[in-house]
Amino acid sequence: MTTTFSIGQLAKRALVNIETIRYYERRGLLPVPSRRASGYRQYLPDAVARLEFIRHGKELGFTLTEIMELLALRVDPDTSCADVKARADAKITDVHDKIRSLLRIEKALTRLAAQCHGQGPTGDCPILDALNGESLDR
Amino acid sequence: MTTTFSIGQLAKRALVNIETIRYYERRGLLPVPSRRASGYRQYLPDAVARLEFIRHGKELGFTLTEIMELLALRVDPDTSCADVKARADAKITDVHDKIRSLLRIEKALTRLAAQCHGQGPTGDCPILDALNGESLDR
DNA sequence: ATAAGGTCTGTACCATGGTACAGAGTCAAG
DNA sequence: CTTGACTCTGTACCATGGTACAGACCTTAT
Repeated sequence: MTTTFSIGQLAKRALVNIETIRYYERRGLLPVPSRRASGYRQYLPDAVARLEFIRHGKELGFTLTEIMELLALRVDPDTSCADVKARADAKITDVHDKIRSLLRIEKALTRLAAQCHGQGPTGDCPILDALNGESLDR
Repeated sequence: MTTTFSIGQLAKRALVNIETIRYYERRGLLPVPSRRASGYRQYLPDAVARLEFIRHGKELGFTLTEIMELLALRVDPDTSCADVKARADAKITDVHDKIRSLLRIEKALTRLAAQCHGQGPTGDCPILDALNGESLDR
């Protein structure tokens, strides 16, 4: 006798919202589960692992679509580890670019904030001046 | 005689989409312009500066809502430069947190990619193993 | 005068990752 | 057997920052 879970039990175990589970099913991230006679979804224990895979993927910055692709790669016998690595490398580039962009923003903001003494009326504010000005690079 | 612009001319000068201008107006980022007898919007040259202010704000990572607040601060005689600085400082914290989070992701991804030789079937992939595994910290 | 192109309003739609119902049916404990 | 908790489907909604129509009206150049 194999243990099965209702959607609520699965939600508790995987620490996600019930609605999220149904949403993932619609999105194709979770396989369509079997049903009881009543129509209730019936999950096997591996559904917990699947949800954890998804959570880990999100923690690494993958979108749900990308996670779905990773799941597909995992199953397809014609794909190799190299395919997975390629996705990871692409994501590293993504993340790197985002970091660089945010660092630029941080730098510009820090420079502006340093110029501002935080006194006087808004008419003299160097931050607002900068927003009005020509360009923020330099 | 003051020069006025149609919405299309303004869009060209400020390098934004016409629809975006109307969207900003709906959002309250642009003042409601005067109209010609026909109902056509009529803009004064300072509308270009306003759109540039918005663009600069976006470049600094402010949301449209935050930009709207900055615009309001600029006008309100009771606010001081300190209020503006406080917004900037809060945004710096925001950006900083995002960077740290992305750096964590980058680190984890890089570590996984380094473990992967990029050879063999997906069954042996350390990246997929990690996604299946307990936790990604470490 | 006419045709091409600009503008109007209102509404719907895009991606992203969900959340929140309503109204009906089901399950389990007492 | 009843009652409360659970689940079902379908649809609408949230934020974010726009984009894309349709169908009507206006302007401008020839």
